[in-house]
Amino acid sequence: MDILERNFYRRSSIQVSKELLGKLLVRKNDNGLLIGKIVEVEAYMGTIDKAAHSYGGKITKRNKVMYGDAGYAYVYMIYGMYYCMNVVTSCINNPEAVLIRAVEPLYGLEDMSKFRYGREFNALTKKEIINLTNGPGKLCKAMNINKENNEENLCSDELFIAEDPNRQDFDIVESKRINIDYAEEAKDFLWRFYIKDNPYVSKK
DNA sequence: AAAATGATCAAG
DNA sequence: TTGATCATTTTA
Repeated sequence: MDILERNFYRRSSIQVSKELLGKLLVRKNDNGLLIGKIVEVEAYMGTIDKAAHSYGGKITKRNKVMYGDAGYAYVYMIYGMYYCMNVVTSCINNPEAVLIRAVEPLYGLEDMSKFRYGREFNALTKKEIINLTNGPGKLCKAMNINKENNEENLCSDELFIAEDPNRQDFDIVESKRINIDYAEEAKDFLWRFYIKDNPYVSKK
């Protein structure tokens, strides 16, 4: 597989987030690989972005990986129940990241079904299949991404992002980011990007 | 519309 | 030490 190298991530979060659309998120587990095509992302822009965990230069145990080099995973628990996965971008001491909000499941759907619902893929309804990975918490559950993956090197072979060998053309839609109403003026920035008409984009 | 659910963080 | 918050999902 053609794994993205670190220099890909060493650029502005906005630039990287748009280019991540259509790429493959790959998770290695005991049974083999789980693969999802990235269809929805959000950019979080360092210390000046009121929606970002790094706003104001705040550095904590949770978000410290954002201040390191690009190409590492930032995985955190939210609402006590779910994990969200980000990709750290930019450079050291510029804490930018891209939230992976949705993927289209391509490979390892049986395992994803077990992780997500604890049931066989064959038993899923159409709606349940769509709901496998169409949200940041959902895709982490389906791909077994959790706190163990925080600070993981994405330029390794355990958890990484690769080029899609069957890439198709698509249009990119820009919109406001989701669930950041606390972020004052930053809540209106068009830093959410998704593949137009893809069925796995999270609910509008 | 509102519950579920607990780690995280800033305040005291 | 404590209490409010939260880049969500599910259920009703």
